[in-house]
Amino acid sequence: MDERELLLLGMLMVQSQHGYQINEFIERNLGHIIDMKKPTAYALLERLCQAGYVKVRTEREGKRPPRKVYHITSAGSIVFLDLLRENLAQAEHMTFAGDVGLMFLDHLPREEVIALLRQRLSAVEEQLTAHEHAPRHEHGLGVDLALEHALLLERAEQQWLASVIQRLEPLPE
Amino acid sequence: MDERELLLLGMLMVQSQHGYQINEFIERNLGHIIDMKKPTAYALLERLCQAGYVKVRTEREGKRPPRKVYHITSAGSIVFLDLLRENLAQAEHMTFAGDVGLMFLDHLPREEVIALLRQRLSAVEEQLTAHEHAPRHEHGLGVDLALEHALLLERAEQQWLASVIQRLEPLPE
DNA sequence: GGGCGCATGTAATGAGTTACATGATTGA
DNA sequence: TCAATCATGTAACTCATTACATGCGCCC
Repeated sequence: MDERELLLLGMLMVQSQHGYQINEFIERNLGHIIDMKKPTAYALLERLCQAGYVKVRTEREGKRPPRKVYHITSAGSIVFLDLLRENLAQAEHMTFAGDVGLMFLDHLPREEVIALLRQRLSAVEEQLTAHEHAPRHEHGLGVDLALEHALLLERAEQQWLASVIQRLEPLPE
Repeated sequence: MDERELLLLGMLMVQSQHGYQINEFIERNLGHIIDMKKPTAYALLERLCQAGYVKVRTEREGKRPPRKVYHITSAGSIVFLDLLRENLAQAEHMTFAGDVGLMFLDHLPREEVIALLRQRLSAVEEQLTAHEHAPRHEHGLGVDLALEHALLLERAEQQWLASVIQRLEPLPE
């Protein structure tokens, strides 16, 4: 549920950082793990601050714009551990938007459905090769595990889609 | 993206229905495909109505409360087909909240992490057996395909989790 | 008489995104 | 001098959920 808070607190557990830094890291390295926009992160940091889970200190270095450096508090690290335990123990029940369309495939000609699903398959395979070529061992075990996770599920997705397409195709005589 | 609209329009393509009926069907049979609450469906039907994609007719049968029966319009069926094509062709890029925790597993003792992940594994296996025992061939090919989809991905999830746990365990001497 | 089923919603809340705003410095 | 990088946000909006509200009829 609260994976965004967990992520922010976790990053601050590793080291105190300012918002821009956090956003940079997420955007650059965590794109396939979580999709959180900058204003969301800034707002969340603000909220964590008001809740007393982090403290801010404003710093300016040279002539750069001033930064708000966030530090996790002891209350925050307790919350972090709770969220972490919850996150590790929980399995999310996945539902897929893409399954809805399958319910209505009778409303399009069979060949068109097949063509469209082949498009979907290509998209999955693109994701797959992108993740296969992603660099490893750069940002810790967790990031690598997540990458592996994505790969495995994408392969399952690929297989399933291929088998669906196959069954929709008319059998050769 | 718009799988809720697609679902509602699709159900109205099959036959005109009133809101309660639609909600019943979704709740009873589509729980693993989509998670849409009743007020959402009512509100969406209202919106589709104002957009001109469906028309309402109020009916009362016997002494029951009056029903608003929704019929899809020709504009609506065009939109339906567009949404359907889009839905079939598109692959969603999946991100998993559960991966965030893995980034921080160094912050808990290794045995605790393993215990928590075993909990997660149990939860996945419960979902799996629930879906294995779900009835088939009751609501059309699409629903069965979605069930199969869930099964395949849950098995992949199970394998991945098991392998993660295994790697975290200390090797036997 | 009490609870469930039928049938409709509203209102409040929350989470997150998009688009926009600002302003300084650095590098080509 | 023009664009990109650094660094912060705000405001408006959408989407969906939760909790609540209403009222009749049917069955036990």
